[in-house]
Amino acid sequence: MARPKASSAADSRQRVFDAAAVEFAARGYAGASVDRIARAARLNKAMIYYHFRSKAELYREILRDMFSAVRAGVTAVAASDASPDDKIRGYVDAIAAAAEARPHFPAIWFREIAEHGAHVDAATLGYLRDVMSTLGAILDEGRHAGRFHPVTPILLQGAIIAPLMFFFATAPLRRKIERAGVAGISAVTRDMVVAHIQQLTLAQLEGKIV
Amino acid sequence: MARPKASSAADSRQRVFDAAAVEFAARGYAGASVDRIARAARLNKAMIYYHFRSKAELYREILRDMFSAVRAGVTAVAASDASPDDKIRGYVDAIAAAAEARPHFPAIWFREIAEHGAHVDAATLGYLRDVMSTLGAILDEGRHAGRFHPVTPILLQGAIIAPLMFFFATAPLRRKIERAGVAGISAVTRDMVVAHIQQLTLAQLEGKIV
DNA sequence: GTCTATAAATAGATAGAC
DNA sequence: GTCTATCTATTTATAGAC
Repeated sequence: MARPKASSAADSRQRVFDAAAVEFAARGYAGASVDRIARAARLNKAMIYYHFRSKAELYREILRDMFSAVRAGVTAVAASDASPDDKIRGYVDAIAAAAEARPHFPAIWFREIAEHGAHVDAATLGYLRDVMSTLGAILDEGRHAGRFHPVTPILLQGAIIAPLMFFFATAPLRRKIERAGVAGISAVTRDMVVAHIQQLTLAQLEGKIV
Repeated sequence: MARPKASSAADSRQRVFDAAAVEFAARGYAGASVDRIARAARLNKAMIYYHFRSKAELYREILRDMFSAVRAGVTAVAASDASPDDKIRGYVDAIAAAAEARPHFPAIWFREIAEHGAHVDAATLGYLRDVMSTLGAILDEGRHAGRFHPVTPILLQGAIIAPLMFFFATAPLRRKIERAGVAGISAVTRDMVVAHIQQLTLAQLEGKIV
């Protein structure tokens, strides 16, 4: 199972991609340096322009990768034969899984929101649309099955995605705040947050609130 | 009530502050340009270094302003003689009010989270600590009054702050996604979101969930 | 595919005149 | 308080050798 020589090019491209994700997450699009990305990828700057057209295109590819992964996760959940309740649980879990598989995800997403989606191209926009309409489809299915009460989808979506991304993105800052004297703020686990969001979401859909 | 001449200096300092908030929100700390801030403030670059020690100190002052405002809002609510329920409602509303008074707030906050609070100094850290311990105090008061069930404070805090900041920060991106075919995503109002978060929070504290 | 060298613009910060 | 001019480092991107 010797690795073929041809994979070395693919490896260098992947090294650029990975190093760029770290750099964009840490410094933002405008603050990221192509020089630093090259150094981290153990390559020279010219190789970045060989593999990608520009800094912007490299960044857009990272965005597409992030949201195509989320889309793939949630559409798989929606297409399964699980109950509407379990699809809601799976929807939350799939978003968490996509974020966890990419440590740069929450930071880049937060920054991209801050600049109004300036680098969100048509493909990424399509993934975002699909993620949201997938939740809508699950809600419709649950309603028609007589299990879900009517809700405002966008409020529900916000109550899922926001605390989830917030949890992952704030992990380093929470450690800093904890050292400043707020006890227990870092003790929250991924499973606690996911379970909490799942319960809150289902409680709304079961009409336990309002 | 003629304005004294001395206020012109204060004005130029404020112009720098305001222009910097816009620039940092739009491009992030590393991406922000002192040149552009000066141009937007209708001043030259040297004036920025006259009023502030450095780009970093200018940025840190903006962070302090943001979180001292949040701290002031929530401590006023906690110190009032309202019921625990109303203090929870007021806590949510105070955070929303501080964010609304500063259009740059959500974007800068999201970016600062993304870089792990690298520019959060001791003063800002103190404000953050106070905001969180204020929620803890309201929860304690409600429990001792026999009105609130025990909850995990940090999960509750996340379920308040995250959707709130997310709502404000994503407004421009949501308009972009709406144009891509997701209807109604921009129709959500500030009052709907605040009311929703207030209800969700109180439902948890009243033990309606879990 | 990978490199060095370099172009052309812009960065943060300061000196010194007024 | 406000300005122009400038220093030094760094920026994105490309040309061209191998």
